[in-house]
Amino acid sequence: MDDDSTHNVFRFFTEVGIIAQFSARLIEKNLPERITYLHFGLLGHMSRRPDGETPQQLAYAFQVPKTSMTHMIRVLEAEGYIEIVPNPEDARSKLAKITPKGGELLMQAYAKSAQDAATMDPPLLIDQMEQCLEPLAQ
Amino acid sequence: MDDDSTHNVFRFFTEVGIIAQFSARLIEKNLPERITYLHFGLLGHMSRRPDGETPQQLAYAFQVPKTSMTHMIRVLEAEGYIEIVPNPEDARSKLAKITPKGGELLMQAYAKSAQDAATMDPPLLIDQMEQCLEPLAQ
DNA sequence: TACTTGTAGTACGATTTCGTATAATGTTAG
DNA sequence: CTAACATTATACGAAATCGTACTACAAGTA
Repeated sequence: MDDDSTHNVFRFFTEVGIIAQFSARLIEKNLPERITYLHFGLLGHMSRRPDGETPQQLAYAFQVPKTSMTHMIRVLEAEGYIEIVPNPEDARSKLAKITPKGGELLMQAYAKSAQDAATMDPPLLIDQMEQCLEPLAQ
Repeated sequence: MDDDSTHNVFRFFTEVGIIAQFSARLIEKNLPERITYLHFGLLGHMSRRPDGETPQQLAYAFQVPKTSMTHMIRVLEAEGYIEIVPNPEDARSKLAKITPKGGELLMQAYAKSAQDAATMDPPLLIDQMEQCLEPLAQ
C-alpha cells in the first residue's frame, strides 16, 4: 500500500468516525435519560429476533465484552424495555427479549430521528448515502 | 422523506457505525495499554497544531464533554505523549502540545496500522473508500 | 457413574465517562 | 474602578466500561 492509499484509508476512517458520532447523537437526542445509541441498536436487533438472544450472542454481535453486555441488558430490563428469561435449552444461559414497551420506544425514536434527519439544515445527502451503500453491500 | 429513504439512512448509519468500530479496533491494537483510538485522534490533531490547543478547543473538536477531555489529556500527559503548559494569552486556560514521544507513538501506530490494513484478508476495498470520500468532501 | 474440560453469566474492582457545582480569570457596562 | 456576567478548567460523585476470577451447568471420556 503506497503512502497515498494509506493516507486515504486513514482519512476515510476519520470521516466515518465523525459520521458515526453524528448519527449516535442524532438518535440519542430522541431517547430517554439512561438509554444510549447502543441500547437503541440492541432493541433493533432484538426486534428482529422475537425468540430472544443470549447475552453471549448479543455481546458478540455488538463487539463488546460479556460483562459490558450484562450491564447494558440490566439497564434495559430495569427500564422495562426488555425481559430476561431462562433459556429453556441451556440452564446456564438466559434469553433477552424485547417487550411491547421496548418496541414502542424503538418506533418512536426511529420516527423522531427520521423527522429530524429530514428537516436538517444542511440537508442529509441521501443520494450520496445510497451510493456509498452499494459497495458496502459487497 | 419517504419510508424507503428513511430505511436507507438508518442502514447507512448502521454500516458506518460498524466500520468506525472496526477502524478503532484496528488502530487500538497498535497502541499501548491505556491509549485509545480517541487518544490517537488527539495526538494526530495536535501534531497538526504545533502551538497547542486548549482543552476547550479539543473538547469541541472531538465532541466530548470538557470534563472527559480533562481526563484524557491527563492520561496523555502522565504517559509523556503531550505536555500541558499555561496559555500565555489567558491565565484561566492551558495549552496541550504533543511531545516528541507523542509524535513517535503517532508515527509508529500509523505505520503498523497501515501495514495491518494492507495485509488484511479480505483486503480493504481502497477504491471504494476513495469513491465514498468524494461526496463527503462536499 | 466419576472425572475432566469447556461454556454462560456475573461479582468485583480499576478505570473511564460525564453531569453538576465551583474557583479563578476575563470582559463589559456604568 | 467596580459590579455583574461570561468563560476556563477542575473537584466531585454517579454511572458505565471492561478485565479477572469465580460459580453453575454442560458435554465428552473412561
